[in-house]
Amino acid sequence: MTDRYAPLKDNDPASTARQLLGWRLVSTVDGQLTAGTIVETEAYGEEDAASHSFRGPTPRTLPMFGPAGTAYVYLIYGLHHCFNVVTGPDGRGQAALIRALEPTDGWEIMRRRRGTDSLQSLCSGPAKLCQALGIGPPLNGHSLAQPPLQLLPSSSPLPNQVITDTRIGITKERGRLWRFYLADNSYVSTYKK
DNA sequence: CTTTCGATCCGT
DNA sequence: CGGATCGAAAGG
Repeated sequence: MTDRYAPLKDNDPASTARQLLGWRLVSTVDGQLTAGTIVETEAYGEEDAASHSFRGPTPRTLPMFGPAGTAYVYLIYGLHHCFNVVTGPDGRGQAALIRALEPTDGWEIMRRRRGTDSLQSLCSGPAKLCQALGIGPPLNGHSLAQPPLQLLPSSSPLPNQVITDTRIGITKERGRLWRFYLADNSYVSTYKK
């Protein structure tokens, strides 16, 4: 059988993060179906001082060094979680932070989990989408080819539909343009600089 | 061991 | 613009 995650095995973090735009993320956590289309990503790599994997594998970052299609979930600022899709060759510390989804299924569940009525704010941020899809520490290291959290491939977005920009919330490596999002999409985490 | 500081969100 | 809230990593 062919490897559905072959496109994610490229050793260039930026190209894999860009590829993920348009792919679908489907959660059946707690028996509740919630899903969305990836509309915003950021690339993180081994030779990248802004990346958790920069100083080599640690207990926390071990999943980043696993095979492409693995989930890397971590706690940020003591109260939120962020979700990454591990990319690149096995053994390489590479991943794509999923920053925003366009909600497609289970929006009532998402609204309840998020505690908001605004469709716009359900998944328009890395910690928001984790809360909306029920993604937490138990899914760290999980294979995204299996329930309860599955990553479904899609064709590449048209090049002129992808906006390239600087990554959000980091202080190091500001020179890298490793943030990617779909143009004309109202569910991206439109951040102020 | 102690201190520092974040790949964030929300209300002000 | 600041507070919440915790653990990984850096420093001594």
